[in-house]
Amino acid sequence: MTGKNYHHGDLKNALIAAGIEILAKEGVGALSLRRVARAAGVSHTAPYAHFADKQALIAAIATEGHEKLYARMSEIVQQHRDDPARQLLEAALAYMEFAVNEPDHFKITFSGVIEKEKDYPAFVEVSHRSFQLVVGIVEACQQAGILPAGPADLMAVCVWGLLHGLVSLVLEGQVSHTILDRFTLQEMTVSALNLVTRVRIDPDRLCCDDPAGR
Amino acid sequence: MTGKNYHHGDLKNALIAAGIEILAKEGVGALSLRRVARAAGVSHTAPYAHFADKQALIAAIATEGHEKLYARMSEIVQQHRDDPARQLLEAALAYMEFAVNEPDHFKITFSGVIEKEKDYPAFVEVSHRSFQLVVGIVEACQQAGILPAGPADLMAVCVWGLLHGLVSLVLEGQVSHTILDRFTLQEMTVSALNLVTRVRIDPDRLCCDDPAGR
DNA sequence: ACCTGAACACCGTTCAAGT
DNA sequence: ACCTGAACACCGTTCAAGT
Repeated sequence: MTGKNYHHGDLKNALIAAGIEILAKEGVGALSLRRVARAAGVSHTAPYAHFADKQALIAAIATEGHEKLYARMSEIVQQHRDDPARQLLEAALAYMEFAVNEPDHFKITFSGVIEKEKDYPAFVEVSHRSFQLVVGIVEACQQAGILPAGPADLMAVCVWGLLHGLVSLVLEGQVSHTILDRFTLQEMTVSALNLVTRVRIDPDRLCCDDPAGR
Repeated sequence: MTGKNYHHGDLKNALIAAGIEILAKEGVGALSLRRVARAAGVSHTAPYAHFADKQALIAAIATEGHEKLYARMSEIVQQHRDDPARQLLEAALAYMEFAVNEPDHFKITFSGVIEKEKDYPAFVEVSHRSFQLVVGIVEACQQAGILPAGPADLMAVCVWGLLHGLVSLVLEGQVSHTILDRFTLQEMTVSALNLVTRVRIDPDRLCCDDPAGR
């Protein structure tokens, strides 16, 4: 019915999907407006009917990435209703999985929308929503004595930063192979969370750390 | 004497310097081989006499960034010979300062050299040297009971990741202004290190954390 | 509203040629 | 060895025009 043209208002989403696919198949270096238009079967100026410029398409792709992560994380919070340590671990692993499975989409999601001049309200909205979810997990962990007391939002930024930096260094090839060969990303994640929490997190079992232990 | 041409073997360094200056003044988006050549006063093909391609120039700029950071950090280690907590804090702040003062050079340094095919031995060498310095600080902190026991290299990656992620999120505009207005980057850094260490780090004074404290 | 084609100023890279 | 100029295939973006 629709054939090869998009006179139905779905070109916008088709362009976003094409962009994400290009990121997956050819990487961030291959993401151009012209390339995306070609993949969607329209002329190279057609995207300008739906996006002000390349930045705007990138913002839409980044928004999609944030949305995906939010969906996954809120699912996790639901599943482990009164087990904040497990929420923290699972959410962390979900973050890492996104990064490892779709590295270029992940990169664009967290470092593609900077140009301070422009606002992308949809992006800012999901981004805030996601962050509040993390703040909620942190607060629950604080109440359970798993994380130390203190401003929950500041602590959430630190925990998020910890995971973000860890996986970014791995994706960017900054972590040497003598380390990558000995430890999986999951082991690094658990180790990082163990640095931060007062409870030794173990994927299967959670046991209290000796409070006087050295 | 030298005039406007570089028949003296210093065009290579002139190009690197020009690139760093462009990063500082116009940002990573303005860094092109042609632009760098123009800034150095040579034709747009001259750089190919010294760099195989754009990636190679970026690698050289990244190497320069790593070198700078290494110099600063080893200075810090010298200055605080038997105060590992202070070494950790000062090195962390030096990392953050580099990121904040030269954000685009920082970004290129840690995310510009990925293409797996090619090797940039000079980059790998400084990168390793820098990392070993951090491992040394971590080991000293472990012996002083400031960081928990465990593989020092793994822990170094986690601490490095913590700082890297924190400052990256801030640089990329991912941390909301409701947080940035209340906390400085230095406060976030100290807070992050406090999450990780067993000693409360204070820029001026260092006092032991109550080992039984909750 | 939604899309096209020509046009412009920019890229990275190659190549034959000049000193 | 070191540099130049023309050339090619790609960009992002604009604009007049078509339905």
